[in-house]
Amino acid sequence: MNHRLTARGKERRRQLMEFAAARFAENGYHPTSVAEIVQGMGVGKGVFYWYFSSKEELFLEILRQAQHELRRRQQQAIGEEPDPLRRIELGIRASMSWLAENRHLFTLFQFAASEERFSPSLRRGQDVAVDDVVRHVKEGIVAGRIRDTDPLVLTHAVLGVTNHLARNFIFERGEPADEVANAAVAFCLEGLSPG
Amino acid sequence: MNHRLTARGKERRRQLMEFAAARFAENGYHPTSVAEIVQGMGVGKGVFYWYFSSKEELFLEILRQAQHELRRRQQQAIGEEPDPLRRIELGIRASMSWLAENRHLFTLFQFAASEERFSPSLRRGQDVAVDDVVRHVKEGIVAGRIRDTDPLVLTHAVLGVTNHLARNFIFERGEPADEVANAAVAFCLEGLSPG
DNA sequence: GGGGTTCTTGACCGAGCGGTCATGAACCCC
DNA sequence: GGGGTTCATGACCGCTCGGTCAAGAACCCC
Repeated sequence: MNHRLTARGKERRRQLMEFAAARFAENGYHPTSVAEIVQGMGVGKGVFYWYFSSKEELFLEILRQAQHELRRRQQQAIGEEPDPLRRIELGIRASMSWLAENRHLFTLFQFAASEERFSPSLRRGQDVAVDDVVRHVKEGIVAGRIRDTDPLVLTHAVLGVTNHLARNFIFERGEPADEVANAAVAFCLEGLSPG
Repeated sequence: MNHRLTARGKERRRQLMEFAAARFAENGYHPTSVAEIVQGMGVGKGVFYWYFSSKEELFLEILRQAQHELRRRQQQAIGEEPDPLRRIELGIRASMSWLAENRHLFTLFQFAASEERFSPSLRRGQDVAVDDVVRHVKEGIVAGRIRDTDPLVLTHAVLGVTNHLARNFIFERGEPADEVANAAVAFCLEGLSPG
């Protein structure tokens, strides 16, 4: 748990997290036992408790890291873009492509949101990403390019569209991420209204 | 399980479902044991297995009924309204107020979506509601009142906005359902764009 | 009030869980 | 090659879980 890890150790830990995340997403967190994880990795049980102090801690770690990666990807995509509306668009596109590549982690987000044990941790991470978007929205409002309403509301609306479309069209229908991203961007900009 | 139930029996069954739904939402489905449910109701374990053949069946039944209620509420709100855009709006408002009164059931929807055992059943119910909205959207497109894009995409975008705003503003911030509904409707109509 | 049906009890079961630990292998630096 | 650290084993523990069942209470209709 609180050990100094060698390069070998860190790699082992990473593999455990990756494998466990896949099992959790496929089978559910509770139905997936520690025994199942270590058997799947072909190691003894002690290995698990060498790297993690509990099953719960492992899950929280997976969550934390996934949120971190997603945010990095967003920031990387946005770069130095000056236009706030375009920043929002780039964020949506980055999220879509990350979600397409990591659908199993999205499932874990969903599970975490449904269990009080994990939802606070999820919230904390998501608030960071929300703040990013809120900043762009505020800028857009000041520039008169975005409707003058509560920026937090607009931000969550954008997130809602992005996540829901990702789930229904990328995950369940296997549509390409960039097409779904196009649709999400269009909806966020204009809603249902024609031109 | 497959018994003829008297009025008394049906009431008992209803109470069990209600109590279990509350516990599932608060504690999670897996962490809530059958023993905990029957103790909370002050009855013996046999009662549970008289009314339900398994914990899983109970959960599916709760899910089914919740989806049924939500849909009924939507259809009731829409009534005979002729304007398709207005029908969509009324649907959003009805969903918001139902969600505000049944946030625990929304939590169960979320959990169900995260576990493969339950998500098919959830999907089936949601597809019905989706079809309703798709019909309104198509009408709106024909009338030239809605952007001419894949109606299914537009529908899911509307659902995404509604659910996400409900969760973040009604559940987590306790804002009044009708105000959140206003925001959702506005976003769905115009998106981010000003006027 | 007899007899069939509906409902209730709670001790009990086998299985599986998360987590521990004594023991030792592998590795690394001197 | 000795000695400290890191990593690995898997039998084992206490416990709780979902589910069963023999027994009987409550209810209902004739």
